[in-house]
Amino acid sequence: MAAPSAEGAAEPVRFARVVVDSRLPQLDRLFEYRVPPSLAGERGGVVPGVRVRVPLRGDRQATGWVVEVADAREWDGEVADVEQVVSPVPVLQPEVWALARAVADRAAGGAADVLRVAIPGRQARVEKQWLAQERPPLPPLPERDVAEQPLPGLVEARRRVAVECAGGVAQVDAPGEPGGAAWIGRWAIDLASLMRQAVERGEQAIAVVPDHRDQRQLRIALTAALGAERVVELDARQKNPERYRAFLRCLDGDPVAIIGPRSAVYAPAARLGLLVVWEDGDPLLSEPLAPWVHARDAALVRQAQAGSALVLAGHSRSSEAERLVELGFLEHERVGAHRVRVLPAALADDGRRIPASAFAAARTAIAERPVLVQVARPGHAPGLRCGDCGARARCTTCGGPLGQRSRGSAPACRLCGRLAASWRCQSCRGQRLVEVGRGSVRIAEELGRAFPGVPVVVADGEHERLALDGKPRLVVATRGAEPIADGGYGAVLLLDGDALLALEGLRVAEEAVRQWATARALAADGAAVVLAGVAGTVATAITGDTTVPFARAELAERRALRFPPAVRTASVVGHPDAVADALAALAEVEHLDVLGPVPAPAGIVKGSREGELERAIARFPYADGARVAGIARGRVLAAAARPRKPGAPARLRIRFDDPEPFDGL
DNA sequence: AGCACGCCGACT
DNA sequence: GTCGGCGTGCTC
Repeated sequence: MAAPSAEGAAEPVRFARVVVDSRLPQLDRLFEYRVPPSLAGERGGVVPGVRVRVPLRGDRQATGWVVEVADAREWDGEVADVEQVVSPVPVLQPEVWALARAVADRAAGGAADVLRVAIPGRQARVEKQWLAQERPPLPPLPERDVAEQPLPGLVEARRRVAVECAGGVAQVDAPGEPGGAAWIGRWAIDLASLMRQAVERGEQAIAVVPDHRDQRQLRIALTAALGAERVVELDARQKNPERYRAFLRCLDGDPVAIIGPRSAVYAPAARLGLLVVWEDGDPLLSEPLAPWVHARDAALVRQAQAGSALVLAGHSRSSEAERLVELGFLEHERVGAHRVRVLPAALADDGRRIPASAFAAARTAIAERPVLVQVARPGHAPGLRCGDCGARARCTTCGGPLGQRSRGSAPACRLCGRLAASWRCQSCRGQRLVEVGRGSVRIAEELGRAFPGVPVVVADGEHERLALDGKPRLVVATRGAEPIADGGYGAVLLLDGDALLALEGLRVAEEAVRQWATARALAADGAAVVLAGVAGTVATAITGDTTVPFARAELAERRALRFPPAVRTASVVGHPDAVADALAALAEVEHLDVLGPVPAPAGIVKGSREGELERAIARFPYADGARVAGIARGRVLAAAARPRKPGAPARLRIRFDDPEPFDGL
């Protein structure tokens, strides 16, 4: 104990509760430390939210975040001192802590794992700048365009809605863009208008987008609607200093619009008025890091905690959003109007991929406008097979499928990129390869011959094009890589429908509809959209003007099969005895059933060998989520305490709502 | 994860 | 007698 000060009254000792930045489930709780007098000040001292170094048993040190500071101690064991305040900035805001804790609990994971996604790494220089800067008052909001505004009063009434956005593109002023203006999707303008509602009330709005292409459009729309000073981008593609600068900008607490990738759902916003998830069906919103929480689920937890308005929006309705509508948790809304003519077309049965009606639509449109052709795969020939025995040609190194990037180029592995110059068939030793399917490059070549004199542009993962002018040209794009054309496309051809739907997987039809709706949205008003080789409810989702009946039918089917999102799932992976132990513990949940266990494929957990691990899928009602997560956490903890060989995979891993096992169904 | 504590076999 | 094997438990 420190000696009493000169005044005779000792400073009261305070205690900090700290969440330690560790992946270990055993350490996923608050640890209590004494605040030494040297770190007791409000400025630069131990206050809630700051990053600290704390001692752990032995002479180990850990970093962590101060969650709270209290006058009395709760822990009656030995208490160590906080070692150091790493940074005086309170980067862990109370509402983000509450969110991380709740999200981790729901997923049977660690709060620190969530915080690692939520809080970017510290950048001392950026931080110094931020601490030193004076913040001038925000300029007034730009005049509101009084033209029709979607969903007035949404934020004030704290509504929760599933919004189906009609397509179409529009031009907005964009000082940073070439020509001072840009064409973007109308969805972005509508969402910017909704976010402005929150900012006008002095609150923050957060929008989560799947990728940087959508983020660019929303940034442009928000900058026009709010002014650049009120738009904060938490872009994963930014360098760390920029990310940290944007993060600190959120901490200012100003009424701003915050946009970013899936991690933006955790952005600090103490007065959150509106939370938006754009294209909530996009697989990119699924977090690949433990505890694998989908941005939509994190948004639902956050909305409940913050009491904000909530918008799940897209050009198509996801089955998850539809479930929430049918439950009465979300209201259905449709925003915008987009008039296109959608023409279903049968595939020509001579094997030619491009139906005559698609050619006709393209020929009519190409005189004045660009034409978009959406294809399933990049390259020349997406697949190759043996010309003698018909076996699929595979990479000799990794077993991946061989393909051809351009006409006459050497076959190469589509997974590892290795060239297979002197390929021989593994089964019959044949040397002749034949092409399977047509990729973007080959379709572009064929269209180029069919439309002599018309420029052809390929847009795919390798050739990225964000935007194009409105001159006539053919744009061949893979799904998700479609550029925005100034004024919209004169025609949109959706060519590989049959190939897409031939894939196996629970979400295949839903994902195809989403990708077609996204491409359709890029058409100019009045344009023709040709959907080739697709029939039934999937086709009606695109030929009709709403995808909701399709989503409803999807959900009904999943209910009948007891598949997600009608139920929640937990995939249990690990050593057979650990899996058996976890399943035995879960068996006490009444409405829970189990698929498996079956031997898990190699590499299911990093470094695992074929057959070494098992996997089972537990299915249970949403109402049992908390109970199942609690049991799961207990089993993970018990498994973590068992010793294992160094470098060996974790004995037990439980992942909630994992889409992967259903990909092949 | 690491690291201490603790209770049984081969050694000076 | 005691050095050390690593199974078990804990980290404020």
